[in-house]
This record gives sequence, C-alpha cells and structure tokens, in this order.
Amino acid sequence: MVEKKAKRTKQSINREELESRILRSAEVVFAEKGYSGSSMEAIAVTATISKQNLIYYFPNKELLYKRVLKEMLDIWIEKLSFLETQGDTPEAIIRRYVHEKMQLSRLYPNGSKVFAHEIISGAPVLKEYLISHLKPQFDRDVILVKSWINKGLVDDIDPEHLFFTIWAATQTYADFSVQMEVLLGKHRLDEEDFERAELAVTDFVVRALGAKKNN
Amino acid sequence: MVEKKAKRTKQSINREELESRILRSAEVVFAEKGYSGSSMEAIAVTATISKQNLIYYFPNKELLYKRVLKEMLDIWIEKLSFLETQGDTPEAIIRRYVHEKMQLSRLYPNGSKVFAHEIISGAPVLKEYLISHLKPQFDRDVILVKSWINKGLVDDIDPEHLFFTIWAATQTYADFSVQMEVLLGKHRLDEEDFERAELAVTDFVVRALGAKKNN
DNA sequence: AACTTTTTTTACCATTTGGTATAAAAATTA
DNA sequence: TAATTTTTATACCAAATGGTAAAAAAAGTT
Repeated sequence: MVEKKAKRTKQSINREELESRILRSAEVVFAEKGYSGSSMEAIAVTATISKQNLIYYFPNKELLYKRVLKEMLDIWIEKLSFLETQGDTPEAIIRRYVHEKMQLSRLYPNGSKVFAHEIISGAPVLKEYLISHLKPQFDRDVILVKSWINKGLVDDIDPEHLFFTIWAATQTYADFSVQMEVLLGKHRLDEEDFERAELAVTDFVVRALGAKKNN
Repeated sequence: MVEKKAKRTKQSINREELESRILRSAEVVFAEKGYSGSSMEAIAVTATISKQNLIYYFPNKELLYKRVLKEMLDIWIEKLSFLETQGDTPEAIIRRYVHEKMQLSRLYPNGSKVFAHEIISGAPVLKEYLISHLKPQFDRDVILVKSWINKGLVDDIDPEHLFFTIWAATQTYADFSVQMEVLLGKHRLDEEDFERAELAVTDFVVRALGAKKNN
C-alpha cells in the first residue's frame, strides 16, 4: 500500500494547528463541565472561533468528546505498558510506573479530568473500551505481580487493590488539584509539589510492596 | 429559647420522607451527570413525582444541589474528625480513619460522586467551604502526624501527601467503582470486595507509616 | 487570475432547560 | 364538614441547546 504523502502546505499546517487547539479547548470545557454540561458554544468560545467553524471541523459534540477521550487513552496506553520492561526489578518497574502515571497527571490534567468525569458517570462511552483493552492488560499485570509474590520478591500484598491504590493516588493530583491547592495554601501546584508528591507516593507504594526502602 | 415541638402528623412524616426521597434521587442524578448536566425534570422522574411537585419542595436546582452537598459533608465531618480519639496509638487512629472513610465510600457512593464532580469541576460551590472548614482541620491533623514523627512513633513520611493518598485510595472505591467492576469481572462490588479493599488499603497505609504490620 | 479551502455571518429550527402562574384535585387535619 | 396541605395538570415563557442551511468573505494554492 502506497503512503499518500500529505503535502504540508501552510493550509494543512494551520488546519492541524487549529484542530489541536479545538481539542485542547474541548478538553478544558469537558474537564470542567463533563459531557452533558458542556456546550459546543462554550468550546467554540474557548477556542476563539465561531461555532460554525467548530462544527466545520467536528460535526457534532459526541464525536469531539470521543476524540478527546481517545487522545488521552492513546497517551496512557503508550506510557503505561507495565510488562514491557522485562529485565528490571519489581521496585524499578513500580518506580517507573508511578513516575509515568504521575507525569500524566501533571502534563495532562484536563484529559485526566475528562476521563474521571466519564468513569464517575458510569463510563457510558468508555465501558466497552475498558472491557476490551484495559482488562486484558490489567489481568496480565496482576499475574506479573503475583509471580513476584510467588518468587518472594515482594510481600504477599493484594495485586488488584495495589493497582487501584496506585491509580487513585496518582490520578488524584490531576482530578482533585483544587482541593490540594486550598489545603496547601497555594494558588497552583508547582513542580516542587509534584516532586514531593511523587516521592511520597513512590515511597508509600514501595513500602507497601515490602521492597527496599527509598535509598 | 423554647423548642417548638413539631407535631409528627402523618403529613409531616410523608413530607419528610418525600423530601429525603427527592434528595436521594437528586444525588443519583447529580452523581451521574454533575450539576450542569442534570435537569430538574430528570430528578423529578427519578423521584417519581411531577416536576411541579419537586419545585414545590425545592424551588430551584442550585438550592437542591447545595442541600445534597451539605448532607454529604455533614456526614463526612461527623465521621472524620481525626483528632477526637486522643488516647489511641497512631496505628489505631489510622486504622479507624481508613475504616470510616471506606465505609463512607461504601454507604454513600452517590454523595461521594457528587462531591468528586464538584471538586474536579473546580469546586465552584465548595471552594469557600474547603477554605473555611476543611483546611483548619487538615492543618490540625497534619500537626498531629508531625508530632507522631517527632516522637518516633511513625517513620518520617510526608503528612500532607499521606492524607491525599488515603483520601484518594478510599474515595476511588466510590468514584471509580465502574472501572473496578469491569476489571474484577463483576457486576457489582459486593461486601467481600469492600472487605478486601479495606484490608489492602489499611495494610498499605500502615506499612507506609512504618507502624506495626497488620497481624 | 482562477480555484480551492477555510472562516465568518446571518438566519433559522426543534428540543430542552429552569422556572412561573393558575387552578383544581386529592389527601390530611382539625 | 370545613380548612389546610400536598400533588398534579395544564399552559406558558425566555433562554440555551445541538445542530442545519446558505452564502459570501477571506485566505491560501496553483
């Protein structure tokens, strides 16, 4: 099959740029209001284009929403393939995993929030995806952790709930950032906060595993 | 001041019952759609009354929403006063705390979800409350944990992020229950799941503290 | 300069939204 | 039975919603 070499004209560049600006704007609006609470009008305003122009690019709200979700999931899948690094020790794998998950909360807070709204709402759009894509990966990862336990590399912890806790503890730095800002008395969580957070969460998880303590 | 003894007539009983049925219905709808995504119509249908009757009890959506949030917060405040139990050991206090928080996720999943939507959306309604009520309590609790550290009762962990992790790890059993159901291959999380979850989370936290291990 | 793509403008539309107004039926209480 | 409270029914409203339609201006390409 011959790859159609898409010419990168000024137009096509602008188009791609605007498309991603729209997606980022949609992300912001969906993150704040969830799907049903968001209007195409609001998304257009956020992207500073006309509603009609928005519709020119994304003919309806559902499609736009699914694109936003898909973008986020693609990034997650890419960063969070737990098994890939076969050679490493459990502690190294877990540390990298927590680190990656934390980065995603830091770099894509809005996508994370959109995802959170979607799941809390009962995952009407993503349920199928969870079943077909996430569960198989989850099952494999659980088996890996069980093998660690059997080999005596880590303590006899509960693998399923270990993952739930890791996800929750990292995800919360995106979803509940407002609460943390209030409690820490800050206007924004800065890099230092995220570093402390990552250190703390990593430390908790590594201790939970019964693997070597941090340093 | 003389307490007006409200006569508990059949009418007043029915009224109270219907009012709380409305609140529970509103909770369900808000939990699924968030504030902006929920309609009074949908709440009325869920409560199986007419929209007009709903408005008779709660003249507008915002008021209803605030009542639902307030109900949830009152319960939380009551159950989660960390400092109350002065006599106990750190481990006992933490165990009870995790237990209570877990119960709240189990018993009030919808209220928890409404709260989650609210915070993820930037806490437009609750921000003031977080500042005036939650932060002072948080500051006290952090100080308590620091005193534990200074006395050598627990390891030198990060108190702020310890709380963030505990909240996230427990809250997730309400908010992300759909995801867990899919991953555990269950239609509903049952009592056994919650027991396992509580055991696992408690164990993680106690290990993180460096307190005695679970049995 | 001719052509294509992008963007805006304007107008429109059916549906849903939160809510008001009124009246009357039904249930409860005194 | 009369008075009060609760509930529903019906009609209505302005605003917002997710679009459709058409056309023309603006920008970019050939």
